[in-house]
Amino acid sequence: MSEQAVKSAPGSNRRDELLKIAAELFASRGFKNTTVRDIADAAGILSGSLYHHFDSKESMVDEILSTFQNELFGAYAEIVAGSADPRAKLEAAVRVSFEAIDRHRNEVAIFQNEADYLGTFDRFAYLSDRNLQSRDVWLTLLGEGVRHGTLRQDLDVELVYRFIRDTVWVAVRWYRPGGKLSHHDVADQYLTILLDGITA
Amino acid sequence: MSEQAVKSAPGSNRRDELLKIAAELFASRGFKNTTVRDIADAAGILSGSLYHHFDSKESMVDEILSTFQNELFGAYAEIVAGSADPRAKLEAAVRVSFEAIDRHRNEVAIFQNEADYLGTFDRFAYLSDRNLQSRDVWLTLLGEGVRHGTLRQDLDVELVYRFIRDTVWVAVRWYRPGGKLSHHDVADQYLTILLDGITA
DNA sequence: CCGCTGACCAAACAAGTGCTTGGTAGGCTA
DNA sequence: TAGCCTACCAAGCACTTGTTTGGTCAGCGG
Repeated sequence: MSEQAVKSAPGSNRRDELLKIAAELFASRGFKNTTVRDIADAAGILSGSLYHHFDSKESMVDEILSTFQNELFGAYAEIVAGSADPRAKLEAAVRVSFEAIDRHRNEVAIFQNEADYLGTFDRFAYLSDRNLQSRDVWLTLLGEGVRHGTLRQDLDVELVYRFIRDTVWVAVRWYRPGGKLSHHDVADQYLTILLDGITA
Repeated sequence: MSEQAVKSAPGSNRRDELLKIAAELFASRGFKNTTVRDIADAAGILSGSLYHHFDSKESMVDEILSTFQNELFGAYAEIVAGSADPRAKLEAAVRVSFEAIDRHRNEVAIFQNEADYLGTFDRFAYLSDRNLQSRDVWLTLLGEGVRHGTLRQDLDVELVYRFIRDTVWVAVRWYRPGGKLSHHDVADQYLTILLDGITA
């Protein structure tokens, strides 16, 4: 997040409510495609009133994304630092990701759809940083797996990283919490395919 | 595409040029996020002049997407109708998709990013139709594979379909024609992972 | 009851949006 | 040479955008 402040207290109830509403809209329509009037309408207030709580539309996404990212990367860091074997670590990282989709659908969706665009602004440079950091996490885990002999030696880890990253995160487009499949189910099925393939 | 007409001849050179420029911008910045002035600037003309060639900004995406979709689904239809064995058909479908990413990056990107939003308009209803049609293609191929004994019996084909679809198309975000890996290479590696997994 | 604060409204602003209008210039064809 | 067509310009219109400003009002601590 960036420097200057917030007008209401950070713990404020209404504020969080508004952020949640904004996140919902940003996720489903896109950031640029959501107007401050849309947000205000959904909240039952006038657009100008939003500026009592936030100093810009950008501040809203900023806060939404940075809060989520901090939580997620905390979880990754724990896994990497842990002492489990390479395969277990890889599984854990996948499970944590699907869990994030379950618990923070909107945030994940916004990040997926807008990171490229927002990343070009100074204010959102941390998004690109986080992307690189996430690449490090996956490459480390995959590298450990290959060196350890758990994973195939002929893998292009860079490519595998991209496949995993994409497949995992893009699931946010169809996964719905409370649906037929829990995020545990989805993670199980995905790991089965990823680790052993789909052939009989 | 929709009913009414085009002002220039369909084969017109300049027209195609402008569509190409528009596609590039729509793909990289998003449809809503690209202004007609952006397109005109990139083409070296004034924004109003675009309306000599097209009757709206929507018409431009419409033409870009529908042209691409028709080509792609022609290729799918050939594969499904073919007489190859299930595994070969599945491989062919994957390869055709990566080839599409190679040859029509912008179109694929636009479809990936805007289909949900555009699909809500009557004019773009065909996008949703195509989505269902593509689901049919993959489910058919996967079903044949399972029945034939080529693929594992315990697969949730609906889920596998989503994973394949997402992984394949989302590659448009990082794949660059002329890069280190050709679309053949990418397809090979992907099929290896998909069919046999990443474990040793 | 005073003053303060958080949450909001009403109205407007400049900048940007997609699109329209009337016109011009060059080239092709009859 | 006349008429037409393609490609464009110059200017502007109606509307939407994010944001600002000055003010209202209920509740609450002192």
